Amino acid sequence: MTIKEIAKLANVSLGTVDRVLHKRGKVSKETEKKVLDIIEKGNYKPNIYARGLVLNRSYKIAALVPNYNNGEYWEMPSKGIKMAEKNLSQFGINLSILYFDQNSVSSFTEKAEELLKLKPDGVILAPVINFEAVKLTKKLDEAKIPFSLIDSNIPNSNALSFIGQDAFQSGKLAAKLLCSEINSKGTISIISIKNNENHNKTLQQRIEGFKDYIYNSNFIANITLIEHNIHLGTANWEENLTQACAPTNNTVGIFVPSSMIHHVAKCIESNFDTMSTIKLVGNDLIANNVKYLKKGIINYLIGQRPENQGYLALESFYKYLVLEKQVPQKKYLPLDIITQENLMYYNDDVVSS
Amino acid sequence: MTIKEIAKLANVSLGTVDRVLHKRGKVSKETEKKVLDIIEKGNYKPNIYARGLVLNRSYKIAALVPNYNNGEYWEMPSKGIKMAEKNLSQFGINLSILYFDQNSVSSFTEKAEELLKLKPDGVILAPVINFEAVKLTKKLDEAKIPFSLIDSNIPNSNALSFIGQDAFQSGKLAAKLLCSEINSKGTISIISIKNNENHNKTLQQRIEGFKDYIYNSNFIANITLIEHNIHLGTANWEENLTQACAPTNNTVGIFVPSSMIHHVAKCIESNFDTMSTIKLVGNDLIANNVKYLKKGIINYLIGQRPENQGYLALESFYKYLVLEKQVPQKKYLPLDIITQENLMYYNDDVVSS
DNA sequence: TTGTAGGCGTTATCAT
DNA sequence: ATGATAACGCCTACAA
Repeated sequence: MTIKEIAKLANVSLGTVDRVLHKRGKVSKETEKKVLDIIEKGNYKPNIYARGLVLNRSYKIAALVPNYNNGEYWEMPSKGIKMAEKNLSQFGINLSILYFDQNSVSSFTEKAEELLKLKPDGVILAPVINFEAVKLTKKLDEAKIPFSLIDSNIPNSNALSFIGQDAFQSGKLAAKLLCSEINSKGTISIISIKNNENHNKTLQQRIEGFKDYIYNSNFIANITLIEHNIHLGTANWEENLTQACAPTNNTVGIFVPSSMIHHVAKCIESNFDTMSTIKLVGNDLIANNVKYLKKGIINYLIGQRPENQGYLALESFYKYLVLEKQVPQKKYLPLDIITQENLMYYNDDVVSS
Repeated sequence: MTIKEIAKLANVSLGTVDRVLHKRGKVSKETEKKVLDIIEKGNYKPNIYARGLVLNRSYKIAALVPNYNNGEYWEMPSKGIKMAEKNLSQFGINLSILYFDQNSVSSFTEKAEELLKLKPDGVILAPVINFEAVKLTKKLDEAKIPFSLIDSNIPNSNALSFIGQDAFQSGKLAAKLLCSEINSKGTISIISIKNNENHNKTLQQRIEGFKDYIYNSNFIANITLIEHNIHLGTANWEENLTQACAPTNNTVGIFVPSSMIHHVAKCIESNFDTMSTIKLVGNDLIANNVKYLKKGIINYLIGQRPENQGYLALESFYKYLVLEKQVPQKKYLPLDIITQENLMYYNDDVVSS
């Protein structure tokens, strides 16, 4: 069913049908009703090709995400965003990615300024520097630019959508997996490894989830929990890490709530004679972690599909702006449990390659 | 960059550019080269809206999959296929689903006939009745109708794409998970529960993978493996199942290579005093299995994203026929490890809802 | 071998 | 309040 057909059936012109469809007024009640009836009965759906052709709209989406070196976590969301752009550019979605330095607030504010100057039609934001991100969302609200959040959420923001993970639950899952590997009494060490001083809500929530599981399980009778903080690059951080890996001589497990568990794995590898029985659970399928998972030093990794997060974020703008569909306001991606035996099919698990 | 622009730059007409683009010949080498150069440099991409509008093609895709009752495995691939149709119908993809009875060869051949009469532009096939499916693929080849396979593969067929799982690896993973839960010597029972007599290659491969893991691990010293076959609905099948659940009085684990592990779980629940310590690992996130996973009677389920399989199968035809892109010839979906702690975010894990 | 014109369905503008 | 018409970019048929 086309507009032409509707017009013929209603004995009116294309223009009139168009005015009805787009509620532009200047149509008598009478004819409006007649046209609407026909549209209803005929189950009219606009031809998106014709629509796309004549409107010839294109949308500028700007993404503001942390920069990265090869193999680091933030490479993956970026990869997903770029892949989505490859598929969606022909539908009028144009992307600019801006990278900021997680360790530098000024870098963030600079890039945020730059982003606003672009006057984008939509923004993808990774609010890892929480306080500054909040300021940006306020400005975006004022400018009426819709934005999506990835990785972590800003509660009570009016983001178009949030795409990320449930960090608390991720921690619980980590605890469950670690406990399933441990058969004896001993100490579990929670090591937060970070490369900056920012307060990281995700890490905190994972740790809380981890403890929640332990304290509410039977394991707590046999387990002592110890927490450590390591700042990469500070003086003696490597010695401190080695200390943290085996704080007691009956350390049975280590949990690292960031993507940095490969540092622990490396440490264990170099002290293999004394540390080989320690079980390791961490997060994220980055190359360095995968290496130690394959070697059997890391027992489980928990994945949160970061590429998908990026992909879905851009795709949701396509759906919202181009297809004018509704998009889910909140999307938690599954927490994938990765081990040697199922690793191979996650490594190339990207949406619609 | 448009065809018009190319034509102007090359000092030729639209028609000539078009002939070059579509290799219709009747263009002098000279002008062809000139035009191709400009296309190359300008990175010309056809406007898909204009293209879609003028071609106004629509494609009929027919899917031939097993029928199902609510909550059964085959509901999920169908769900995925239907969801894809919802998103893709406006792009000219039309779907007909035909359902056959897995227990009836004649039902399959009938529906296969019906399918061929539809003269579809593409076929999605679940080759669970392997021998008959092969015959159908031959006919499709003759009719030059491209087909995609889901769930299980037909090696050496020239399917457009296969979308499914690595069943052998799935079995290995099941063994790994089961062993991680078991801390003492004992018997592991592999119970094949089926509702038909068909030879099921997937089950067989899962069992082989399972054994492969056990026999090549340290566990084999402590584990005795026993295999059972249960046919639902045959005389005494429930007693037989109860027998199979605890073939010895030190049964420590059970693996069910089909989606039927809920029958075992139910059996264990009714004999909880004697069987509560038995660990269970099975396949597929169907409602009945999920119920027992939540109760803690099933320890792990392995998922293979059946909705995704269906979704991707239809989407691959969209990409192939509408967008004229290449599609991957083989796609193994990840083997998801599901436990109480990460279940919630898998239950609504469907692509692009 | 090359060029031209008409039309796909929708939108928006201009004339009535 | 309504109708006619041009334009979007591409494809095809036909004319030169």
